[in-house]
Amino acid sequence: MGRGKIEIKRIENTSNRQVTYSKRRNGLIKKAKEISVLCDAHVSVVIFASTGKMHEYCSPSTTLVDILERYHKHSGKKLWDAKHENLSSEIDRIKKENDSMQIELRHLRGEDITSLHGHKELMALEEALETGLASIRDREMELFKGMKKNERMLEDDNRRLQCMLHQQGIDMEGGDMENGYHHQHQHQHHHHHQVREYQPQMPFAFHNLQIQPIQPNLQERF
Amino acid sequence: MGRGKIEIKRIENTSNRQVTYSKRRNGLIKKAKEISVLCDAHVSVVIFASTGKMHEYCSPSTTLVDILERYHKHSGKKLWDAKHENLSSEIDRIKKENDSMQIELRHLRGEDITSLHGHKELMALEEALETGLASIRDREMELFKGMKKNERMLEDDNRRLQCMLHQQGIDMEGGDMENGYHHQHQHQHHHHHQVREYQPQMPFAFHNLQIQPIQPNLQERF
DNA sequence: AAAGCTATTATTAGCCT
DNA sequence: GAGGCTAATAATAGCTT
Repeated sequence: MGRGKIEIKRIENTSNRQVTYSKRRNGLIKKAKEISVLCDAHVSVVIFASTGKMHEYCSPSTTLVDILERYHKHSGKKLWDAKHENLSSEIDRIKKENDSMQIELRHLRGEDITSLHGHKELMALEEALETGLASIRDREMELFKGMKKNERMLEDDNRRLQCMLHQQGIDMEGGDMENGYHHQHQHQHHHHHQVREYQPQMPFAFHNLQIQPIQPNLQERF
Repeated sequence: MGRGKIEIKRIENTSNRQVTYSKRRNGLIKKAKEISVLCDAHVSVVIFASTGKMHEYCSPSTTLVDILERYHKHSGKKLWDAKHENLSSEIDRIKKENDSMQIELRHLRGEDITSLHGHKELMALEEALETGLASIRDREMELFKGMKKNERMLEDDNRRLQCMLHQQGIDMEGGDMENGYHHQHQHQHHHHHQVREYQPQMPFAFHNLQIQPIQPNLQERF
């Protein structure tokens, strides 16, 4: 496609070779651009001249790194060293772990369970949930007991202190004790000199315990 | 350079695009071969079609890895470290996700909850578990109903068939009906000619429902 | 969908500046 | 050597099979 036909073999004349290199390199990169635009292709072209000079083209909307990554996945050829392989495989491993945890979480939340048909699976889930629930309630109870205990200790202290004050004939008029921990329940801004009547309140969602329905004998339902 | 001139922009017609892709890809690779032969150049071309299929060309007497190494030396761009960093940060991200799921799972299982002091946290957990439990039990019930229904249909069929046999004065002595689905419960290897008395059994861990303790008014416990 | 045809456009070899 | 010109070859768009 020039003034004369040429054979495809090394051009021996150096300057001719360089000129041809330059022209054809531009042509090649132009073609690469065109195919990437026309056909939505991702193209990477890297050329080294015999002089050592480098030129590259990479289609827009991607990078050489991306292309190489895809190349790696596609061909299985190792373009990078063992470190990268390790990292990649660790990512895969963790992603799998992630997925299975996701599924387990969803099951524990009662989501995506219409696909479960195995009795054993459902029973195991049920048991796991009950165990968890029992632990949570134990913990709530524990905290509640702790609070009760603390409250009683404060009550006692309060009573003792009031007693001591009375014995010394000193009155607390104007004194302000609103900053104590034990005041945070049912604080109603009425100053009073008597020992408070503590009415402990349920701190947690224990109400659920009472309305938990008891299922009747299932056999009678069918 | 065809029957008509075309604009260099995405070809919307899918099959045209694919045909053009295939033709131009061959053209591009041919050009790459030619320049590598004519000018002693080292060329690498990697193309991904929009369909994801990959093609590559690498001039003989070199490899993609060589080219990338030379690319690295030449451009100073660290294809490699950048890739490394990307992988590392992705691993970090996924690991974090992993950890939080792990914690959530352990909490749902009632593990590691002695560190939980917030009432709201515990209440939310309790509620999540109850919701999950309710879903699981719904699902179990659904499956159980399905089984019961199936069982009753088989019972009816069985009864009808026995009836028909009796009307025709044919007896089933020696006949073996042990392969039916509805025989899998309480099969005790006694051949009998009467319609069986079905005693459906609970397939799941529904027993838990009955022994679910009802917590008395908590206030009375302290 | 893939292969072949060909009119038409695109690329470029050799030359010139 | 870099850039432009143009005759000549090469690539390919639209078509048929």
